[in-house]
Amino acid sequence: MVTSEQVARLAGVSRATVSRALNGSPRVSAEARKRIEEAIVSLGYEPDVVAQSLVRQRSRTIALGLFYGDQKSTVLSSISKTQHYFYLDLLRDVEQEIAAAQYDLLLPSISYAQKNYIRSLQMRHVAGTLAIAMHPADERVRALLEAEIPTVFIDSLNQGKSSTYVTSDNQDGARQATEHLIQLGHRRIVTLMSGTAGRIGPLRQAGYRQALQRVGLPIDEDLMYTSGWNTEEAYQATLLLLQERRPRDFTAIVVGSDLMAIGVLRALHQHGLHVPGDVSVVGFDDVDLCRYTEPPLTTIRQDRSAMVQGAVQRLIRMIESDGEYDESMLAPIIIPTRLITRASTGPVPESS
Amino acid sequence: MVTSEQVARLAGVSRATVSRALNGSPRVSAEARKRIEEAIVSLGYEPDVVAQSLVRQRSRTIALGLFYGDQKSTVLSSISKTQHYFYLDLLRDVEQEIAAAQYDLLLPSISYAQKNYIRSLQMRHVAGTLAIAMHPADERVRALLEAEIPTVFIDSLNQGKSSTYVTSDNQDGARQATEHLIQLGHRRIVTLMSGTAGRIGPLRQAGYRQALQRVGLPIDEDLMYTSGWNTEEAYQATLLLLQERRPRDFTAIVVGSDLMAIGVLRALHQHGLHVPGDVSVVGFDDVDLCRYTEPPLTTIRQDRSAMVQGAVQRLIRMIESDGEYDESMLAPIIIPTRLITRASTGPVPESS
DNA sequence: CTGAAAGCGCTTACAG
DNA sequence: CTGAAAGCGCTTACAG
Repeated sequence: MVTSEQVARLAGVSRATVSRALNGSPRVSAEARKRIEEAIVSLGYEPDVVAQSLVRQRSRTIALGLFYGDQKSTVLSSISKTQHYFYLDLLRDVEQEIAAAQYDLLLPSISYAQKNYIRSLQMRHVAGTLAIAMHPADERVRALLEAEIPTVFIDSLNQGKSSTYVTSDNQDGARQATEHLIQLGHRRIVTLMSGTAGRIGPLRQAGYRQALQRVGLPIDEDLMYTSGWNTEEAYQATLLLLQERRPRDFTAIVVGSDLMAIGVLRALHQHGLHVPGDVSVVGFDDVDLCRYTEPPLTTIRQDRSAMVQGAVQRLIRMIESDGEYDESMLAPIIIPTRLITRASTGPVPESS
Repeated sequence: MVTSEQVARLAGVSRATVSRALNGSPRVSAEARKRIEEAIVSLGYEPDVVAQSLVRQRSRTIALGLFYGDQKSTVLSSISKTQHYFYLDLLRDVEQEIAAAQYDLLLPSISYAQKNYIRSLQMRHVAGTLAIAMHPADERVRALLEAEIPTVFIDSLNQGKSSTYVTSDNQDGARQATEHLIQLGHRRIVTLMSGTAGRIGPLRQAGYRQALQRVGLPIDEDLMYTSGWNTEEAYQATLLLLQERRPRDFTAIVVGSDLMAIGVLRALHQHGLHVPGDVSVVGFDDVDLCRYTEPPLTTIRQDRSAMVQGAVQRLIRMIESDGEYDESMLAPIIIPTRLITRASTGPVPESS
């Protein structure tokens, strides 16, 4: 293996100088710098990042945390179930951004060992953590909120002494979805989303309420259904809804996520209901699958790129500020959402 | 930070002894071991893995490589496009298995820097690499095949001096799909898959041929269509197919992947064709989405867990054998596939 | 601007 | 069975 020692020898300087040149210190003469660079190229030298991490007491590695409630689950295991394709799309951006910033992304094997979670991260000398907490009260989330490790939560509203979050404007998104339906003439609008997990559901419910209130429509709590954030549960919940209510009693559904909407479409379809002829459906997220559902899904787009860019850039600022955070650095980042109109929404049925 | 020094002091031994106890050396007295263990617990000590990596010249980290052809793409960016949900499901298992073996999973930020790819991995002291090569001739794949880093390729047929692969029995899968259709009475069966990329497509085409030959059916090369491995291209290819041929000229399609099949279903649907009334469709992979397509998709299940378990266990054996491979260690692992019958296949239409 | 020296936290022959 | 010492490949005050 080529070490800095060999580079130093070839360039006729000490290892200290090589190190300085490598790290862009101004205290290196032009000639020395030049010789060192040549030596690096001719030897194909690349610094040993492990040694660097040890001496700097910090690696260029960002850990990914994904807390799904199930304490034993690893990061991706929480994510690649059908219901979480949205997060997957998000992870793609995460990796991209982190790579662009020259950090490695680490999926530590200790996600489940909550007790020593923080310590394990420390022993790996991770520079920071990017966390997605789908479950509100995971012990690891708590630990992270109190730890010194710079952390940005994506899509879950957690703030701590070294942590903050980025999220979509969930309330406004649901407001747009609902207003869109109101403009199409709908008055009896069902909403289907999780009423609890992670405070996201309630925010979206609030947006729904807000839209109705704005136009003076009554809020019928009975139209607010709940289910888990996945295709299957949404499917089941819709079957239930269809047992309880006859068509025309409602003409549209605002759904908590696109993948849930797929379950909704399936249930409607099974009952011989047409979308949007009988019932209009709006999703949330704008997963790329939306274009291939039958019919293609009107939805609220979350600007994933903006979320992730915001998260990663903030995280890196936090890391590089060495724990000296000013106010602005711990302020949450809220990303606007917008309506994408496709074929699953239409005018309210005539007869109603 | 708690170091081994402090543990040693508290236990009244030297750091060397602590290290031995930690690493399960037999050359530690029972009493010493006991005192050390107590000290570890009471101090909450955990070894510094970075320091360990440096001195051992090897970390407990496995790098993930995903080579998509596009040289600049990072690991997940290649994977989370719609067409690769299958790989995502696979990654879930990868992380799980690797975590179970107490290794961390690393997505290095250098995937695009092909030149120094190997060197970068070495400088990170990765123990091994798990690679998914969707593109046949990526430079990094070549480099990996010649490097000393233990590597297992998943789903791409590469063998090198320190590398081997695991894959499904692709040919047999396509054979099962085709035979299933033949048993339902189909005679004019279209196949739609990539004829080139990664040798997987051709293997599946071979399975298709094999099934026809077994029952003495003629092979009509004109029925063998090709497209990229994604929903959109499969959709387009099917539109083309429907321009060229009238229904009844073919009554079934064996598709290269489930996500492609979604595009196929959409195109058929758009032309007013019923599945399976007019055309039967079989996918490949058994992504969990299959249950929610309209109609639910008959497909060939790849046993992802078995693939990943095979890959990870082999990789770890390779790592722990320290470069001393016997024959069996570099032998490819082939995993059986099987037909999952759902609603997208049925008897050949009466009138044909 | 530069080098010698100390040190990051561990492991591992070596000697006892 | 145990400890003193060297060493993994870097960085960084310190002194010049």
